[in-house]
Parts: sequence; C-alpha cells; structure tokens
Amino acid sequence: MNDRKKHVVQMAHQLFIEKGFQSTSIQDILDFSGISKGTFYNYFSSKNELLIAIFKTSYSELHKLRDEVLIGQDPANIETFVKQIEMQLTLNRKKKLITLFEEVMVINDPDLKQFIELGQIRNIRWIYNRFIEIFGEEKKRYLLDCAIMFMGILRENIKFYRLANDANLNIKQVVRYTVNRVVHIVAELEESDEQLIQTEALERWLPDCQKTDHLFRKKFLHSLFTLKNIFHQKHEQLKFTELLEFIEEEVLDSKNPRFFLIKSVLQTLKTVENQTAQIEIEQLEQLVKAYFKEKDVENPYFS
Amino acid sequence: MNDRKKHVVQMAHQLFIEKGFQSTSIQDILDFSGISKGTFYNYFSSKNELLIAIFKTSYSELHKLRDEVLIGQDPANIETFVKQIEMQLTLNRKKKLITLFEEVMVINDPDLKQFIELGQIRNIRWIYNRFIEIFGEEKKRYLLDCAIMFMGILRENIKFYRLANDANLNIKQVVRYTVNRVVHIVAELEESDEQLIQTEALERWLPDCQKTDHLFRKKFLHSLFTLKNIFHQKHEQLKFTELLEFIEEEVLDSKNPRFFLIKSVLQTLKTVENQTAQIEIEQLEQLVKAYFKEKDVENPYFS
DNA sequence: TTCATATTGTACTATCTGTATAAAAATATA
DNA sequence: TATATTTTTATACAGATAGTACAATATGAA
Repeated sequence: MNDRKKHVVQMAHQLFIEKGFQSTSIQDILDFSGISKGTFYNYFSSKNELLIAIFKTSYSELHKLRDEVLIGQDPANIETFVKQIEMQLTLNRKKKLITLFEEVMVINDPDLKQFIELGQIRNIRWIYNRFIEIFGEEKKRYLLDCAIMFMGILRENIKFYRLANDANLNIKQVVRYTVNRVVHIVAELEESDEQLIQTEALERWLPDCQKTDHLFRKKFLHSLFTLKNIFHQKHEQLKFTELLEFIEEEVLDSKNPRFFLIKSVLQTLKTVENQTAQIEIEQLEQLVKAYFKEKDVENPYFS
Repeated sequence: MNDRKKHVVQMAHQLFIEKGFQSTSIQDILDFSGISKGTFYNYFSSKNELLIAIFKTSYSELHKLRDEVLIGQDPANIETFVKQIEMQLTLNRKKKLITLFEEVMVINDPDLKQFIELGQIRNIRWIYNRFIEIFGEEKKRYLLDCAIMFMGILRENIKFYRLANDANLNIKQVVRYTVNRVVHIVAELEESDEQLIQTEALERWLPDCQKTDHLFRKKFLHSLFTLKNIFHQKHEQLKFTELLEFIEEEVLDSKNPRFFLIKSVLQTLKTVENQTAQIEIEQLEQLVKAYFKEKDVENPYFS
C-alpha cells in the first residue's frame, strides 16, 4: 500500500470515528483527504473495501501492541493478560473499532460480514490460547467456553459501567472484576465438568495457515525484539532495524510473503559483526524456514 | 393505532425480517402493504418511526408472553426463569429483533438509539428483579452485576454455539449451561463480596413510572388470567373477555391510560352473575386504583 | 523527449428519502 | 340526502448518495 493510499485510509478512519461510517459520504472523504473520485475508486473498489483496509491496519497495530506487552513478561502470569486486555480496550475505544464493527454487521455485504466475524473468532482464539498458558493445558477442555464467556461478560460490563459512571471510565476496574470472575468460573467448570462448545470447533472456524500460530508468533517477535535491542545498543539501527521491520511486515501482514526476499534480507543481516546477533539471526532463520515449510505443506499450491 | 396502520407495521416487519431494515425501501413497503406514499407519511413521520412502532408491538408481545409463562408457576423456581428466557430467545429469533436492534444502533438517529437502549436496560432490570425472586433479597447487592453478566454470557454463548452447530440450535442447552454458570457466580460473589455496578444506577437509568413495576404487573396479569378463565368456563367470554383485553391494553400499553374508561368498563364487568368473579373484579379494581394513585403522585400533572 | 501510468474533473445513471399538492374516495354531520 | 371534513391516492419533485465512464491532464521513469 503506497503512502497516498495509506493517507486516505487514515483520513477516512478519522472521519468515520467522528461521524460514523454511514454518515460519512465518499465526497466527505475526497474533500478531507484531497483526492479525486477517480483516484478513490482506483484505490478501493467500494466504500466497504476502504473500511476493510481500515480494519486491517487497525488489527495489525493491535496485534503488534499486544505482543509488545508480552515481551519480558511471564505469559502465565494473569497480570500480563490484564495489561493486554486493557491495552486492547483503550485502543478499541480510540479507534472506535467496536462501533464500526457493529455498523458493519448491518450492511448487507457478505464479504465485510465474514471479515469481521473472522476477526472476532481470531480474537476468541487468542484469548483461548492465553488462557491455556495461564490456567494450564490440563484445563483446555473448558477454556474455549471460558474465553467466549469472558468476552461476553467484559463487553456487557463495560457497557453498563459506562452508563453508570458516565464517560469517566476506569477500565482497569472493569477488567479486574471480569478477570476475577473468569478465574472462578474456570475453577467451577473443572468441578462441574460441563462443556458447551467443543474446542475442535476452533479449527473448523479457522483452518487457515499457521501465520497466526500462537507459538510461532511469540518466538518470532521475541527474536526480532532481541535483535532490535542489540542493534539499538550498537547504534547500527538505521540500516538493520529497517531490514528487521521489513521482515516483520512481510511475514505477519503480507498475504503471500515472498520467502526469497526474506531469505535474502536475512543473508544481509548476517553480515553484522556481532556474535550474539549472528546466533540470534541464525535462530530466526530456522524459525522462519520451519514456518514456511509447514505452511507449504498446508497450501501446496504456493510451494 | 388503527387496523390499517397495524397492517402496515406487520407487513413492514415481515419485509425487514426478510431483507433487513436498510435494504428495504419505503417503496417496497408501499407495494407490499398496498398503501400510497401519502398515507405512509401520514402514519409515520419517517422510516425510523415505523421501526419504533415495530419494536413497540414486539416488546408488548414479548412482555405478555413472558408474564404468561409465569402464571401458575413458582417465580422463585429457577426452572420458570429458564422457560421465560427460552421463550424470549425463540421470539427474538423469529422476529429478528436482535438483528434489527444492531441495525438501528448504527443509524445516526438519537431517538431510535435511546429507545433501543432503554429497552435493553429495562430487560436488565427485569432479569435483576427475577434474580431477586430466585436468589433472595439478601443477595440483591450482587444481582444487578449478575443480570448484566448473564446477558453478556448468554449472548456470546448463543453466537458461538450457533457457529459451532450451524443453525440446528438447541437453545435449551445454551440457556441451561448459562444459567448454571450464573448460579455459581452468585454464590462466588457472595463470598468474594465484589461489586461492579451500584444497584441504585438502575433507578437513575429508569426513573419512569411504576407502569412496569414488577409486582403490580404480576398481580394485575394474574387477576386478568383468573377472570378470563372464569368467563371461559361459563361461555360468556364473547363480551367479557373483550372488555378484559381492553383493560389490559389500556393499562399496560397506552401512554396515558384513560382511568375513567377503565373504571366504567370495570363497572360493566361487575354485572356478571358470578360470586367468585365479582370478588376478583373487586380486587382488580383496588389494584388498578392503587396503581393510578401512585402514578398520579409521581406525575401530578396528569391527575 | 516519449511513453506509460496515475490522477483529475465532470457528467451521468440509478437509487433512495422525504415533500408537496391536487384530485378522488371515504366518512362524518346536519 | 346533501354537504363538509378527513383520509387516501397518484404523481411530480427536490436533494443526497454510490458508483461508472471517460476524456483531459499531470507525473515520473526510460
């Protein structure tokens, strides 16, 4: 996506935050971002597609921040999870994502609808995986239900907490309360041994590639993080961190990551004169290689 | 509301169920219900107002059925509550109320938005009151939170249960599971003594008249129910049940119930030759009188 | 400079909500 | 029954909107 297109996405998002999706006309967007109608329809085939672009950039920002919270923290510590949720909520609010989501579910566009739904399922899966880390693999059976209920309780609590304490919202309190409830629900479910939704359902909903695979993502980002730190200390960041950021974007955000390019960039990175960095880069390469191999097995057409 | 207007509301609702609110044009409604544009705008000042009319009729049907479930059952028995929730869910689905609600929250009409929000708060209040009946007055402190969380869990469970078992939804199972969770949450909250939202908030949100007062509604409908039964046995229903239904509508659905009319109708009802019925009518009259008195104190301008 | 591509401006189609109004039909009133 | 009032119809119109079409223009690379 070129800079101009990005600019349009940004301006449109701002307008949507202020006036809502439906109430913002394409003409408004054209005026506000200073492009012509022709250009607009050259970039996006419709207003809905522009909205998808907005969601995609917001998602990737969200995921990035979410992973950053994890760095240097114990993922099994529930306090880390609390921080991640708080971050997610403030970002959601800032970008009015929830409002936009709701606005979308209404428009009779199956593409848009499916996109949002996938995003929500992915979010549930993320919580589910985090719960496994927090509560332990042995409680897996109940944790998908817990993730789903957690989302429900949280959403509803926020809604009415806002109503009760108009606007001056102390998110932390709501998250704390909600997390406390879920901790007890987990314990209670283990006793009563009830299950509503089979955990296998997740794989049916999201049969997609390992790209968002929890473990890979964690290792990958951790590796990038340590490398960035090394380069930062050595004041070599200018060139190398740029390359690292390219890899990050290509692997996580691109639909069809160009493996040959990533390989080449990694080769360039290896020229750094630093023992620890070289070892780390080697590990990163192994990780990425393994990831692409696995992905190719699943999608043989791309191999 | 005259019959023709009611017919339009019904036809429009049907169209909205099939095609959604936004995707149904006013012309569609005109064609489908066989009226002219002029008449439409004579009945409703806008498409949004028509939607409010649809919601109002659906609400009153919902409340009526909800109260009917209660008749002859123990309100403190949680199984009665389960039945009520099941009924509510099937009706919601049939009338696609949730979808329409969501569709509305998006349209930038403050009236519409407020109307829906009020409805949701009233629903929470109803659950809260039912929970008090079920779990006992002494747990009141936690029960508003529980009502809110119950709604959140239920909504999210339904959503993902539907996704997992596409379409062939066994609502009972979901309600059962959700109610079981809430029962434990109530017990757990009593131990941990945490509270998120003050129960006084409800009165701030809904300072409106006693019309929806839980206790009054219950007694009133029970009275009507027994009377209807008496008339039905005696085959005098034709005339008297019509009168009863008029009272029901005037008291529960009308914005400004005409007390003088209700009084007159009750006088007519008293002419029935049946000892038990007369006693019941007497009680009903006392009940309604007390209700209007209370209401007038709150709204002295109407007295 | 030349050529391909990106961008602009503008006119156009089609759809939609809501207004206006005169004529016709139904209903109330005397 | 005759007259007055209200309701309904039919139709034209105004003002927005999403998206299309296309010729003219600008930009940037070879």
